[in-house]
Amino acid sequence: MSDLNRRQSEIVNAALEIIATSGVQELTMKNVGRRLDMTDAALYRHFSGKQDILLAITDLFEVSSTRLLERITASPATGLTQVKMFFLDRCREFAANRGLALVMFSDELFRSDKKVSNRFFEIMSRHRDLLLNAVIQAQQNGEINRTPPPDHLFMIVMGALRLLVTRWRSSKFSFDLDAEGSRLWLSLEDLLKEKKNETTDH
Amino acid sequence: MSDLNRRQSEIVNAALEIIATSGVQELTMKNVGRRLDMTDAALYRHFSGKQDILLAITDLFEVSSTRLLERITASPATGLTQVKMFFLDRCREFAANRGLALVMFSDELFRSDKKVSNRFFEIMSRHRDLLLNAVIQAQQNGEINRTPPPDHLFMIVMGALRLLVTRWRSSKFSFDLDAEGSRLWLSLEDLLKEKKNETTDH
DNA sequence: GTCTATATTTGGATAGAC
DNA sequence: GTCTATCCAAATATAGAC
Repeated sequence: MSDLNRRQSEIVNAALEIIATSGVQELTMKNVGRRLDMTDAALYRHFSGKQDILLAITDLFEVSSTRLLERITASPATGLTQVKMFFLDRCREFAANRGLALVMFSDELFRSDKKVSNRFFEIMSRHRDLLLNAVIQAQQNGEINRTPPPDHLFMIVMGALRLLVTRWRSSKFSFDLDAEGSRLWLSLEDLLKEKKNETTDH
Repeated sequence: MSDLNRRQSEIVNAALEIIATSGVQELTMKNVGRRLDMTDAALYRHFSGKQDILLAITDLFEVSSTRLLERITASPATGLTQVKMFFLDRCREFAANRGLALVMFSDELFRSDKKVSNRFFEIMSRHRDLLLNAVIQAQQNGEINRTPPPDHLFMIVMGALRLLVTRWRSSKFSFDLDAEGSRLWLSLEDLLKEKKNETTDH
């Protein structure tokens, strides 16, 4: 399922484009076919059905995710730098592949199919594990504020990333996600940093 | 459309429960009817159609939102306290009405219908305006960190709230959203606070 | 107000010609 | 590999009996 030929890739890309621009509701076999100037029936020569296309998308997402997570764990980076790598890399990846971005943040998409949704949540929980560990490490290093629980910091970082991506989509991809992501990260870093010699004069 | 009789309220509540627990995909006339032990056909005596039910939901959301925003602007609170009021109040409201929570954070739900989605975005932008102003005020007051752009702070606060709500749903509402929201707010407040006398010893 | 029956549309999928 | 034609299921919606 993981090795796609040329035509299969075209179909998957068409499906991703539809998800990105029109939403999951518009992902139908007829619409995918129309985007490639072919009939829906012809699609079944390349995929056994719609679920099969969704599984191929999940594969793409998994490959991209695994590659990133391995690059992070293999790098000498630790703690906050790992979180930063994750954040900026996702922005870069999403900017290059719009469909993938919306897939990662689509609650509805994979609810329909148990097989697909199980794999999807498995990938997401790998993300979560890595980031939570990185955050804990960063707190122990004293790189960032030690007060908040690690899962709160996780929610804050990922939540901001998600909202940025959502806004990017609803603006019809009108700004540079990579550049805006870098700016947002600077703000996050500024907030996360450990406060030194704090005074409470009011 | 805004004044619902008893039966209409039951129908809207059934619809909200379906959205909350099973997702938008499961919101069908048949499912709404089944939940109330009636046929789908009977629903048309109370609403002209599915879109009409969605509009009623939008109304509920609008009423709840307007009430909150007015309470905030009428209160003596300013800046950070306004943001806090918003954050905690939304958690309380969502805990009391699960369906509404998922409505507020459903990207897909209202994409289907132009009329509904326009009203929805209008409400959301009122939220955004109020919060952005409150954040700007808080920065001018020196209550919170002046460095990040206000819209970054907005994304961080709302993104965290959203992720909390999302997690609440996928846990099948297994924790106390109100209590967890209060804890999350403490973390946010801690991060947002202006850093005093900062040293850069490494 | 609710039911049964039905019309209509849409989306997923198959059969068979080319 | 792609097309046309067709089937099937599900969902919105209407008509008319009770």
